[in-house]
Amino acid sequence: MEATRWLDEHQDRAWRGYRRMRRLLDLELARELTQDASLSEPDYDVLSDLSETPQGRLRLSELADRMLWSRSRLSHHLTRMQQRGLVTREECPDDARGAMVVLTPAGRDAIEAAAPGHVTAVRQHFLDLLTPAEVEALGAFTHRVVDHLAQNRAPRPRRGREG
Amino acid sequence: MEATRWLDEHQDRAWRGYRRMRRLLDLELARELTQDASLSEPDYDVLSDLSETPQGRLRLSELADRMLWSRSRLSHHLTRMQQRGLVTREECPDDARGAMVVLTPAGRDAIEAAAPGHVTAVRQHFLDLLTPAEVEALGAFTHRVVDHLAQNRAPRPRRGREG
DNA sequence: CTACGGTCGATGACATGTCAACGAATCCGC
DNA sequence: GCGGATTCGTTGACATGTCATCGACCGTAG
Repeated sequence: MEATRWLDEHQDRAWRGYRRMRRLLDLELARELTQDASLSEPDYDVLSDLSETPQGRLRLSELADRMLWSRSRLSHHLTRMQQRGLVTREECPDDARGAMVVLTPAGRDAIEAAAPGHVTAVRQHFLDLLTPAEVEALGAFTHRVVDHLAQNRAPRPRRGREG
Repeated sequence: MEATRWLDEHQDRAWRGYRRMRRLLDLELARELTQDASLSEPDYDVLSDLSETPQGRLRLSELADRMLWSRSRLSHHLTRMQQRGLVTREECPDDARGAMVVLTPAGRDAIEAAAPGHVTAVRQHFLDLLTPAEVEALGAFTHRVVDHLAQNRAPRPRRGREG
């Protein structure tokens, strides 16, 4: 039973700041998105990921993996977005089990209308408040942490790995 | 209609890294908390804030403000935690409208049992992966962003401000 | 081909968070 | 003290996310 190493003054300040910033930033970005574009953050993320693909379409499981969502969550959310006319489902030609999510024209309009304001808000409330060195540091350590966390997670070996 | 200033390469990398790190870190921390202590992150936060007060008790609205939660959310959540025996409600002596949230012995046991593992996880998956300079930078810019965002938010002037 | 284990996406039950509305109590100018 | 505006916490309806399970389909060994 090792003695717990608590956070020192600097770490504690960083950790509390991080959590508080997250919460406030989420609230503000969500508020502006809802008000200006009638989209939630999850809506925006779905549309954004779809719009970054050449065809505006993705396999459902592929989108779920990119977003780090469960398939169930994505399926439910798409049902709601479909009812609002932002996306549709199509059959998957390769795999009869599968489904494709497709951006509708209305969906593309929505993300194109929302994006400028959202990016501006991200700048205004976050990135533009950081020095270039801080932005660089943020990019560096977040990717380092992501790589570390990704290792612990569901490897997807089609074939056996070590051994 | 100004032309939108999109994110440059560095900002884009930082912003994507930030969002991905958040998601992965949340998943991992929540997973460990649930497994090791049968607590959700919101549970932990409530217990943590309460345990940091001298009496283990807080006015409900005070706790909601600290956590940046709506009163409604807190009230619902406390009802659930109360059913599990982690907290209780008491009448507020000063204000007959109000209520106090009080940590029960079981609640204190729960947070004290959960804290070492949680702090260790925060170190292991996050803070210990940062250099001291990065921790310092994180503390600096998060607090800067928080201050900025706090200005836009619900000022609580008992008396009129400008004008 | 057939059987079997795994993947895919959907679904229903349930947990959690949001929003608007409410009754009770307080504040405050009169 | 009176009375209207405001604050407090709760509540119910609804939106969203999680979890276990399902039928359909795929890949492959036999």
